[in-house]
Amino acid sequence: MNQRNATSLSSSLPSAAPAALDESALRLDKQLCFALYSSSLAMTKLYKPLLAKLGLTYPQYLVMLVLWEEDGVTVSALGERLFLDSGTLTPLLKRIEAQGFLRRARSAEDERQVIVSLTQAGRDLRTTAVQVPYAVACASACSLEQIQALTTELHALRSNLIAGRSD
Amino acid sequence: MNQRNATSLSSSLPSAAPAALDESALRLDKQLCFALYSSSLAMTKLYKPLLAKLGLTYPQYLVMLVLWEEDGVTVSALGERLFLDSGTLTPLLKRIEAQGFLRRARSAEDERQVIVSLTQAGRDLRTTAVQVPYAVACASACSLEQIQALTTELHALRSNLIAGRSD
DNA sequence: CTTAATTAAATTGTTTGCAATTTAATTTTG
DNA sequence: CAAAATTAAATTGCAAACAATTTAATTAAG
Repeated sequence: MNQRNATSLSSSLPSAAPAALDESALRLDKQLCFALYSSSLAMTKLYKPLLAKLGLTYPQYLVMLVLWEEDGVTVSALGERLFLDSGTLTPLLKRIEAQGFLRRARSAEDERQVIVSLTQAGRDLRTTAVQVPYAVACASACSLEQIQALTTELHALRSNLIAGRSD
Repeated sequence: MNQRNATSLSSSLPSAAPAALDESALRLDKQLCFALYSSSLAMTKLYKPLLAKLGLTYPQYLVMLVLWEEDGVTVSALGERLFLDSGTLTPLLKRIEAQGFLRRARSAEDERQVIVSLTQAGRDLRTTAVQVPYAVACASACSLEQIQALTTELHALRSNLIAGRSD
């Protein structure tokens, strides 16, 4: 019943205080960044055993998702789609290539570019992978509507965050 | 009370199998996982220059957030709070210690435990850090209400994802 | 045309995450 | 009490992310 401890006091302060001066602004559970970070890690852990059956890690799966949509893309195009750079993608692609799901080849028209293409094994893998999103949806205990709504919100946030950097 | 909390995110399961057979289920822009992953990375990039001024990386900042709330915690307690294990935390904490913001010391009562405590420099850093959340909120171009709502939704999702793993 | 600027990947080096194992301390059991 | 089980960190090894640099190819400028 004692209301005079620090926590109760700070959380019951008048909302007139500017956000920048709010003592509670640094509380972990208030941070959107941490909510994102910890949710993303939790999601990756949920995917891990499912993707292990396909022989893929989570970032490798993302690469395959792009290739199943659009085969024969450059490393840059892949990077624009996934918001990753060649420093991340080059070794990642080499590992997927070693797994046998894709091929990397210099473009004939422009030797600077590397074209990433699916192998037959890579195309075949899609059939198995189609079950993954369903399994994850079940495990996350969310309706498809909720998943879609949150996904849309996050796309908007991501746009704002990327715009906020260059401004 | 139910093991899975009664939030808006955990109410219903996907209705039936059709989702698994939907050809569009694998489209990158439909994936909640990728929305989370890419948003989280974008958020980290936004924080990076701000935290660099404090001499911290983003995960190091998260550790400091916990310590500013509760000083003198074990590595395990830190891990429960951040959803990270000792394999991640031990080297991370050593780097923050090298920066001079915290100390690591074996507990006298239980020599297995390591107690992590703030130094004076670590406590002082909080004053500067208080401005960070405000700067990020501005850059993300979201209202505080939107940020709070999304944070709450993500906490619920995270709970579901973690529960979904062990089930 | 040929030198300079630009572009695309790859490389290098640092910091995460995390599974699996190891080490050391504490508890539990027999 | 002593061996076994458990627990807490640390260690090891691998796979991302990413900044910064390098290499090689293409394009632009003089």
